[in-house]
Amino acid sequence: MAIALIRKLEQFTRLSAEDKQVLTEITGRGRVFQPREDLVQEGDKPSQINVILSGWACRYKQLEDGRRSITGFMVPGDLCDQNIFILRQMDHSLGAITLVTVAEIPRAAFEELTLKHSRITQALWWATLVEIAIQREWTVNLGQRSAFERMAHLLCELYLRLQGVGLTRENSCEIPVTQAELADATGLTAVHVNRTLQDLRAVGLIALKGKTLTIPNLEALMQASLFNPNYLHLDREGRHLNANDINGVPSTIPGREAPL
Amino acid sequence: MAIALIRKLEQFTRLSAEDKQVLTEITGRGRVFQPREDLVQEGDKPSQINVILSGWACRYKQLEDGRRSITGFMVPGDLCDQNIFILRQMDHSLGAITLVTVAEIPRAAFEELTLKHSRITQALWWATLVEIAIQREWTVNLGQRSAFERMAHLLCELYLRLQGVGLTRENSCEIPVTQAELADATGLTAVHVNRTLQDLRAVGLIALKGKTLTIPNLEALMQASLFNPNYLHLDREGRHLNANDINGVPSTIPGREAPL
DNA sequence: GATCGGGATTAACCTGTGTTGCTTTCCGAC
DNA sequence: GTCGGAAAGCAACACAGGTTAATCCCGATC
Repeated sequence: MAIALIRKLEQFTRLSAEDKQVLTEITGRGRVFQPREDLVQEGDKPSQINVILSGWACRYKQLEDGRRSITGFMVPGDLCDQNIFILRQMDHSLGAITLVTVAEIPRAAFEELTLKHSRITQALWWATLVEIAIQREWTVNLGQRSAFERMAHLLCELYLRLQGVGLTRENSCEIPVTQAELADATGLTAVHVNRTLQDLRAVGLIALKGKTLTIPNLEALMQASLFNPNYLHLDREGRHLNANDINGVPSTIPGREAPL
Repeated sequence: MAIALIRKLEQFTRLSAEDKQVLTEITGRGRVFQPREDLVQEGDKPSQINVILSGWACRYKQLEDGRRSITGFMVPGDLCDQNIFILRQMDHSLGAITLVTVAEIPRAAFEELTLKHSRITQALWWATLVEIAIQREWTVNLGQRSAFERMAHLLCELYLRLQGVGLTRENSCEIPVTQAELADATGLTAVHVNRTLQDLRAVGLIALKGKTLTIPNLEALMQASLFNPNYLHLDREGRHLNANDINGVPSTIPGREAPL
């Protein structure tokens, strides 16, 4: 069950067999949430670290007048802020999008983990920094890109993140998200999300039937959205030594130069 | 010179005299940057932690076609991501807005600091979590709020952040930022920023002459922008015991309940 | 295989914000 | 004080994206 988490962290560094064992033990079997159920609600006192083992969730904030903003998607392997329990209360909610399995790691167990396993601690730091970088990129996305670029950019990001945890095959992946949810995440209306997806299909940048997204030419989609993958920080040291056997991620992701 | 940093961290926790001494020593005299000069550029290898001692800076990203997005403002006391040196290269730039004094803390010194001073480490974690929260709120701001609400919200945030480090007096503070920079930060055009500021003035929510912002009724400005201060996490434990002598921050910031 | 309901799609119309281009004000340098 | 450049302010017009509302589609349920 911890496979996605391990794959994710191994994008940053090689983990030892022991590290993997520890991660597997600490995530356990996981707790299940139904679609639309909240894992955590704004105002709650944070008491544990949540790790997505399977399914999709999102972070969201609701304004007083009902408007909702999805500030991020969480896919398998993602974990919510380490050390979040320093804060008195959550300033946003986490909601299940699909059926979701979540490992709930209690504060004490988490602190022991980081104390004893420096390699994992480093990797978790990397994950935290990448998450901040993603949040920044979303800010850019909403502030500067047109609807067309914005949707394309989001789809690029999701594809690469899923690829990182082994959830793509060929040029396809599953995006189990409604257009209304895409709207809340992109700051567009559901109607305009629909129009925009049609446009992306019309020019052949994506194929999307049901929840299956196919990207015939990732390079082209990246160009169309001014996508620069550097913010995902996938440039693991030593990656070139064994690019082909890691997570199925080819060593040729555009924009990633060969490590020094 | 470290006064802003100390004030900032003391919003979260009480620091000992020794803690303060250490912070003062580690930040030193600081290096000066001219307006528009970059402290760090996208692509650089991060090698140190930067702390703003005086003046304003911003994080920004530039798209290939020239569009620029300011993803955050940095005011005195703010520090860039701890542990950023885990990453191979910066995915964004830091630019000086005014004349800026910056403490550049080398990796080794920083690691020693966090190793030896757990109270400071906790406080730095708090600062990091708040920064993530601010970035999320900016996502909400750009995605959901109208130009009017957006500007109002940004001004609320900046006012409260400045208040936290003692840079407000009465109902006023300095916002040494051009309308073009506000545009890059809010995802609006400079022309529309101007219109929006006029609107805010017209309804009496703000007064703004030169770089001096006055907020006659903060409560009203917050309401107009659907501002919920919870994401700034100013609810320090024990704050009520001595609210009046800390940083000049009244204990009555709207939305902050009395500590348990 | 009829019904139901959530999501996707479409159309017609509207408005908030962008664009262009100009004028005015401010402020530091000389 | 005046000169020059940057920032602020302003007006007219254009369009990306919002709004409303109706219809279509399809899988789940009985």
